[in-house]
Amino acid sequence: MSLPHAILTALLEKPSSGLELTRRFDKSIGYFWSATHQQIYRELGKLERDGAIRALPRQGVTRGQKKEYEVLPAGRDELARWTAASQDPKPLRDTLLLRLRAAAVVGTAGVQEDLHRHLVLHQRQLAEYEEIEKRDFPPGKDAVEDRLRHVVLRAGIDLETFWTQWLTRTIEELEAP
Amino acid sequence: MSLPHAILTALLEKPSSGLELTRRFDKSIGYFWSATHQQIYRELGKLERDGAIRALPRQGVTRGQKKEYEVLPAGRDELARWTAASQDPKPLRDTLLLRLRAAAVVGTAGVQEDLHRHLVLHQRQLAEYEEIEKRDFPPGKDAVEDRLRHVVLRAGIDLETFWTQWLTRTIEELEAP
DNA sequence: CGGAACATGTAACCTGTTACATGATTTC
DNA sequence: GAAATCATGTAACAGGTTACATGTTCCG
Repeated sequence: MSLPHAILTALLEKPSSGLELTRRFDKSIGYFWSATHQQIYRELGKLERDGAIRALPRQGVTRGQKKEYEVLPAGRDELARWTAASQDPKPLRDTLLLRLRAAAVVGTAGVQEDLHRHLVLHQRQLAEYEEIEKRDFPPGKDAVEDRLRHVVLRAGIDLETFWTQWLTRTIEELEAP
Repeated sequence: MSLPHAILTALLEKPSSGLELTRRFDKSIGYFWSATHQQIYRELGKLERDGAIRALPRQGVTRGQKKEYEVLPAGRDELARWTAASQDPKPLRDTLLLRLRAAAVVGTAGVQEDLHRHLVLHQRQLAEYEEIEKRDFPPGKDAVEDRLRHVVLRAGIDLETFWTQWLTRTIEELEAP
């Protein structure tokens, strides 16, 4: 039950069409809540039926024509309610860790190469986040909204840092005699 | 497509019944791949139909009677194949981060209390993992299988460490003047 | 014998993924 | 006018969640 809220947040930040949202879910919002265009169109339909958002008046056909949405008061209220409600952290689910555990019973063939590959991917993501931090959060910006967006980015940076460190250490550990 | 492989791993570590598996998915394996008993029974049925596992002979009724499963060669082969195959890391999906981003548009009401609550939960989980490390991985155990299981536990410890640090810092940051 | 704990399952639903379909606009 | 790109969708399926159903064993 979070995709609708991710969409409401994105639309409040800036009214958009389905495709524009899809693009934004490949960056920004997508860094901590990813979604494909199929999911987004389906959810936009539901949100519109429920009166949480509305399409900006733009007479004409449905197919092939850009359709911009904006959030209605009911949608904003629902987002505020959801944001304030307490939620438990979700238990971890990670295939790489599962594969290492499986490797303890069926052998490490293939896993080690993938550790290297993941290390590179996480290093790249880390570099990208650090670039964004430098660009969007220069020292001195400290309105509450900026601080909130900054701590979220910080979580991304710290997580990628964790992965690169853990992977480096794990690769050494498994290659040791 | 990972639940069957999690179950195969668990069954190779030790043949078990559905309920025993459910219990083990609340600890151990469940620390990085959780599953409910409904999922487990459904998946056991599929794995048995596919010839990956079999129920140990135990004549009698089906309902209410314990049914132990063991992995067949086909199941072990499939697990080895899956473990060796390269897989991309899944993009992050975290509701707490999404809520903070939403809070930048609808206000921080309610979120701050939840940050405190999550901090306590992550501290508890961290303590539990450290307890397990002390108990199960005393210095000197270094067969490959032990090393593999140890690095997985290490990932859990490092992740919980990340969360506690990030939450502490974030709480300070948001409570600052 | 009645209730708690053990044990296995079914059904309905929601979310996410994959593959495909279709129309509109721009560009060469 | 053909191809690329923009833009919105449909359908089928896979996986996860929630609620419920049912039988067995143990213990007081």
